[in-house]
Amino acid sequence: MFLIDSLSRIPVYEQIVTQVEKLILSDVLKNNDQLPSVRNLSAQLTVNPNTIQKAYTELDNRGLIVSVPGKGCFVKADAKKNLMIQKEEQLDKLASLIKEFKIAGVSKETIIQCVERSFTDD
Amino acid sequence: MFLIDSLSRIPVYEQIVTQVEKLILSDVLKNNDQLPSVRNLSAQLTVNPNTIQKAYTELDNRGLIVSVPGKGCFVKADAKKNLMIQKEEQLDKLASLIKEFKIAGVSKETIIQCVERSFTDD
DNA sequence: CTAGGTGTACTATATGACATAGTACACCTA
DNA sequence: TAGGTGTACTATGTCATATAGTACACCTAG
Repeated sequence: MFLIDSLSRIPVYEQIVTQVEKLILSDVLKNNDQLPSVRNLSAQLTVNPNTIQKAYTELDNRGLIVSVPGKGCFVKADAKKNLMIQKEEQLDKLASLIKEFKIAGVSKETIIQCVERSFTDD
Repeated sequence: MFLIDSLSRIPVYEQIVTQVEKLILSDVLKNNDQLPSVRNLSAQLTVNPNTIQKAYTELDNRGLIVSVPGKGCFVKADAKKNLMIQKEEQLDKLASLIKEFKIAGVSKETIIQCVERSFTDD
C-alpha cells in the first residue's frame, strides 16, 4: 500500500503524507476509512513508530484525517474536496516549472504534447 | 546577480548551481565569461567561501564551467547546448507532475490554459 | 473487569547534510 | 613581489530526520 524511498531527500514522514493524499484523491481511501495503525504501518515499512506518528499528525493538521485515541485514524468526510481545492491553488507551481522549460528552449508544442500524452496514458 | 533564500529546504550551494544554469540558459552568462570569484561571491551573498566552492565544483562536474587555478572559473563553450539537452530529457518530470494534477481532478483544459499563459507572459 | 489494541507524549540518542571558521598551498598575473 | 585566483583540509556547530525506549490514556472485544 505504501512505498518508501529511504534514500530520497524527501523525509519519510513526508513521503507518507504525500502517498496518503494520493490514495485519498484516487478514492482508494474514502470517507471514514481507517488508516493503518501507527504500530502496524511502522512494522510494515520497517520504520520507527514516531515517524508514522509524525506523518499522521501532519495529515491531521492539514484537515485530512481525524485521530481518535483508542480507536484509530480515519479519513475525514471532506478530505478529498479539500485536497482538490488545494491542488487547484497549486497551479502556480506548474506555471513556474513551465517557465523554466521555456527558458531552457523547450517549445510550447513539446510541452502540450507531453500534457496530452499524460492525460491519455494510464 | 544572485538571490539566496536561506530559509529554503534547498541547500544554498544548490540554489547557486540552479541560478548559474538559468543565467547560462538566458544568455546572461556566455561562452568563456568569468564567474564571480569564490571569495567575491561569498562576500556578496554573506555566505562561506566553502559553500561557493561546493557550488562551483558541482557546476564543473556537470560540465558547465571550467575552473582554472590562479585565474578563475569560466563558462564552458558548449554549456548552454548541454543544458538544453539535459532539460529536454527532464520532460519526464513534467509528465509526472501533470499526472498528479490529473489525479487531483484538474482538467486538461485548465493545464493547457496554464501552459499557454506561461508562454504568453513575460 | 481484563487484555490487547489504539493514539499520544516525552526524553535521549544517533546520524547526516549543510554551513561556518580558519588555515594552508599552488597557481597566475600585473 | 604582491595580490588575486582556485583548491584542500580539519574542526566545529546546527538542524532536521530518524531511531530507541518508555509511559499514559483511551476504546473495545473477550
